Amino acid sequence: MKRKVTIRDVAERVGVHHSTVSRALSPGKRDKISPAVVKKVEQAAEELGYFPNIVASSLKQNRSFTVGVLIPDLTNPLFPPIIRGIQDTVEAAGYTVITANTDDEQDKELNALRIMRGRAIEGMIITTARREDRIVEECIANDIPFVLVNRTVDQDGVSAVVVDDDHGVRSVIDHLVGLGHVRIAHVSGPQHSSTGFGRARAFAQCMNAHDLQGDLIEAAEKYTIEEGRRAFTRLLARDKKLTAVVAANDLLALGCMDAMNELGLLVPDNISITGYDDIQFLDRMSPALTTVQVPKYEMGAQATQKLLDMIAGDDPSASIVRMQPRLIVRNSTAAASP
Amino acid sequence: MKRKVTIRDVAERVGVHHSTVSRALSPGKRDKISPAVVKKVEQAAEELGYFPNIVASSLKQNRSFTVGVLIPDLTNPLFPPIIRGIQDTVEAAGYTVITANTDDEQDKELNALRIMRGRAIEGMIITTARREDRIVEECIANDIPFVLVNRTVDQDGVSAVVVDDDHGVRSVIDHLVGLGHVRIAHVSGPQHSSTGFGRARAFAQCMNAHDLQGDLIEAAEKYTIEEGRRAFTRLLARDKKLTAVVAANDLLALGCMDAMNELGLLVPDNISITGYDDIQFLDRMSPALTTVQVPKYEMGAQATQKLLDMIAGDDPSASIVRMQPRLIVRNSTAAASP
DNA sequence: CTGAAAGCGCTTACAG
DNA sequence: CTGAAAGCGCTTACAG
Repeated sequence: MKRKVTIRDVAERVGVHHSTVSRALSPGKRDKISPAVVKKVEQAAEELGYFPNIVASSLKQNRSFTVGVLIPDLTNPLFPPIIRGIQDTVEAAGYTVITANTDDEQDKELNALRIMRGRAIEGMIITTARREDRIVEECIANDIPFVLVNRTVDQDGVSAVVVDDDHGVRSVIDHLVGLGHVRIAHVSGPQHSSTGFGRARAFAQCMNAHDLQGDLIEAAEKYTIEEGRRAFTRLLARDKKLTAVVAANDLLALGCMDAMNELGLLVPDNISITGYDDIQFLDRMSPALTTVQVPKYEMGAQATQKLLDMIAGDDPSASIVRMQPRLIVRNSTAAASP
Repeated sequence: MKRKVTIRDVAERVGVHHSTVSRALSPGKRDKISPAVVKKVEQAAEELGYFPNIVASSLKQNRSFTVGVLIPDLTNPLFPPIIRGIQDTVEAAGYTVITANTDDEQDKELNALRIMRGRAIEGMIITTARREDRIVEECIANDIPFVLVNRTVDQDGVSAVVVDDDHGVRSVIDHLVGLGHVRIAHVSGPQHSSTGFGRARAFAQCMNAHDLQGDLIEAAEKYTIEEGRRAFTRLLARDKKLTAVVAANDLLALGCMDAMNELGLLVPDNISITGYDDIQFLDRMSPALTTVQVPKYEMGAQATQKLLDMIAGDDPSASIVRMQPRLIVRNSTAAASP
């Protein structure tokens, strides 16, 4: 690569000291420099194609302007919109992000954290939390600011942006009950995740509130289509007369539909299925999946803003934000077959 | 955060000069230091919880172990698998990646490149190339190693991993011709992109090879569903009797299907539609889209390996790799209606 | 094999 | 308002 243009080159061209150039180019210090000089410096910088070496700046300021992001897997369609929300917010603040795919494996998470710490990340956005989470502990132990997204931990005193699952699950069950369903089952997510656990609990409570039996629940081991298929099969083995299944996320719901397909059952004619998250293109599927829309981009954006505030020291208090989800009725749900 | 442990702290503890610590901890320089000292240094480093400040190291070495990635938009389902291929490969080599979403806007691309250069990226993976591309020029002008993915530029002497579109388009047309289609149209991608241009050219050539008319082409302005819808409408205005449309990517194909829906036309009964790329979940859509599968993950992985080789100086020669795509027949294509 | 010094490109307290 | 100096935490030619 060619030799980079530095602040000294600009200084030489204008005929000032390089510290003056630094100040003239720094939005916060610019007002200490005469407008005429600022002007000349900006022009010279432009002409020479100068841009700052953030590495040097980071070293001096002991800040990296970098945040780390942990996700399970980019190719899980839940995450791209979240990441986009994170990236857009972070960039607007002059930061960049490093993301790692951990496949929900703890050693990959630990390894990623190590690498990120070596890069002096100023904070972490974590979408991979279990209810008891090693990474969260490490961050706390090392005073690394972090915000949890989507999934949270059981312990309190942490900051997180999650979905109001009581509300989300209730909207689904109310919808199904309104359609005359009584034997409603639940394919829950992994119980070590707050979403798996919380949605299952909300399911049971809400069914009880309707005076319906709320214990027809099978937990999937992972949030995958295949695990959804499996859990559905177990459910059907327990109750052949169920008429609706509430899945804890869309991938699990897709797995339920696959299982039904294999058995020659029709959605929603024989059994209604609902999802959760509203991943892309669900509206184009056959049948289009009724689901609970969660504000993915906004969750990423809001968590990031919170993290940036924490880093800036503006908002050191921990807080849990619960985003409101919204039921989207499509055609995987219909009146209960008599 | 706590004050960081530096190389000087380790040096003090062991009673050696900090440069000795630096060497003892560097895999490449370790053999110049007596094993006893290396041992003591490692132990002290461990005890103090030392880990290197990569920022300082980057500044000094003018290397960052970071590569930059330019994509249009993470939420476009074509990209997550490509990125995953890039990240997995890069991480295996001890590098990290910074990605930027540029929304196919040149100023965002330029800005992202500036930021990345400020972070001293050692190379770039570019998925956003136009046939004449400013970013590519900048990289060349500044001796930044780069590899193009999916889209390439007209000029040669660059490295790229792309799809063999002649093969891909031919497989689609052969399939349609085999089904008895004669009036086949093409919704091409933007002509400033190599995929838009190349697939349109392949379409025309291949139609001619079949002695069919190959000029029923409308170019979409962007690779979006909405632009696909628009282009389809223009096509239908030109020829009401067309029986099949080859779209230059899946999103455009989805747009074609939307347009047909609005007009009360059926896929594939009235018109067959094909896509390109094979993004996720196409097989679950209604109708399931016949498309050309491209090896997304592998393209990302292979391009990254090439880039790493270039950075290491192992493989300075430019090369174009053409990946073989594969036709996936689903049910958006059927025999031509008579 | 090890030390002392210089320097990567910035930022910022200290003078003036 | 501007300059001169020091230093962020490393790495590495140069000595010895």
